[in-house]
Amino acid sequence: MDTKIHLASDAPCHHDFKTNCSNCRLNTLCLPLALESKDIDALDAIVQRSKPIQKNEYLFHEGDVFNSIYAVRSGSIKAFATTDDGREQVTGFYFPGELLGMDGISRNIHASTAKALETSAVCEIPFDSLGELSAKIPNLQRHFFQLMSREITEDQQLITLLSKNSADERIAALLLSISSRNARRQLSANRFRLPMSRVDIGNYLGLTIETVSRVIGRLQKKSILQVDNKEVAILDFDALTEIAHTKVSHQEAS
Amino acid sequence: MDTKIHLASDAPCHHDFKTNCSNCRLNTLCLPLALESKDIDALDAIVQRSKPIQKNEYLFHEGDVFNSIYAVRSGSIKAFATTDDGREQVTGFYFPGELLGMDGISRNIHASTAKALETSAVCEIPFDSLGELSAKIPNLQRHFFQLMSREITEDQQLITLLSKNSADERIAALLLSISSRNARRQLSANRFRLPMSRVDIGNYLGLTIETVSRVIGRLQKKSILQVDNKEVAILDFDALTEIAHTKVSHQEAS
DNA sequence: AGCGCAACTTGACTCAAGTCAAAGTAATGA
DNA sequence: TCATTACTTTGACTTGAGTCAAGTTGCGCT
Repeated sequence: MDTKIHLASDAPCHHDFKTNCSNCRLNTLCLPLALESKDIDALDAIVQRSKPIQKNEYLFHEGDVFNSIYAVRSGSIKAFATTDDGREQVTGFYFPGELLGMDGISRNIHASTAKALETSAVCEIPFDSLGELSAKIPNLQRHFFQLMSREITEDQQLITLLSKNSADERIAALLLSISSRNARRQLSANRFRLPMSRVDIGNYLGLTIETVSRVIGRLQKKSILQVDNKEVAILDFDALTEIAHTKVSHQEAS
Repeated sequence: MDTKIHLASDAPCHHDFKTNCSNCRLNTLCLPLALESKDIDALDAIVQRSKPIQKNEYLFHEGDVFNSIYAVRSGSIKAFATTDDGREQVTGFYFPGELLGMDGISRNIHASTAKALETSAVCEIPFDSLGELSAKIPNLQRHFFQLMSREITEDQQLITLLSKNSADERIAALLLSISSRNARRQLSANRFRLPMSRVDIGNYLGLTIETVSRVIGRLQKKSILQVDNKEVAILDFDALTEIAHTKVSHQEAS
């Protein structure tokens, strides 16, 4: 099997020289999930690992020709779309083991812009190659369909959050989402650093930064959170979960 | 050229007995798009056409085992998800030529419930068969990836709408969306019947029925719309488009 | 036909979140 | 190190959409 990895050696990841899907510690979260060893090697052969991108650098821009999807290896990425009138809507935050760029498939043009929230490393997966490989490896095809479907269900959960929940509930839900994604990667579910600004949080959740700030203040006063700028500690997980699910009287579908 | 059009076919479609993908008048919108004739026949062989479902009947329920996706042939379907606390969120309205159920792929369980808004006919497409066929027909695989990706971008547009737009803008955007989907099917872009109730519209757009009603009233007073219960006439298309895109000062992503 | 329920409209009032304004803090770089 | 800028917090005030409460209209059903 080809183990020649094209690694951009100008970057500081000298400890990383043998990176491939087989030994990547994210391979239970990412595309290789459920693949056999030889199939992982085949996938590995089409994955391109480029040099890390710095904070505020772009992975791709809305309108760019779509060639690849990307898997986050380290760091974090935000994706946002620009509306007709020039405003931006943050559509997602992506952490290690998560895939982004799938919204570009439909028109062969990226539908959103991806920007690094901190220094990050990504794997680039050329979409044509992935399609060809999927046709040969049924598990890969199925898994990729599942990942796209998961993006759909997650977007629908965000739709519900925006449509039905108060500011407090939205913030609580976002914090819990980040917490559980940390846990998936064996990191602390209770203490973490938010890689995104208050502006990004507000934009993602459909709130102003003032409201974000006030809600966080409120949750601190209730001793549910302890927040020091971007460092968050969840002191009362149950209370936060409770808030995220609080009923609101609203219209139901008929 | 096939000129047989099935009109107002809410009755058992006896005239429809030879329906298949090749002669379906929706085949330029639906899955067969971009397939060669012999590939359409292969697709046709796995598609199941069942009897029409009546208004308020269900196509599938949230939590059901996922086996198939569905293409709307006539009528209209709404999809909705139930939140932890029992409320519902309408996640989409589906018209002829559109595919639904793709949110069930990720966990092999339907993530939403699909209910007929009126008497409707659907094609059921077993997902395992579609996967196998996709592996053999590259164009079909690619097209199905594109349809899933389109669902993602459409959900992201709804996210933006809910996050950034006023009640008037949301209603205008929904009406324009329905209008353009009508036009795609060679129906009038200016006069149509809304198949869904005000409750459904409000639920979908994150508004109460009272607000929906008031906005529609306002648009009528401005002579942009003429609405008689579910019958809508768009009198001033440009003004409606203008409203749908109105700027609102809000936070932008950094 | 007309009863009865469900869907829709309209008005008066309330409130959660937005806007505007002013400090206070952290980060960056010369 | 300080200066400049960007980000965050807090307070006072406003407002768009929700809530509550009647009505009105439409439609299915004996």
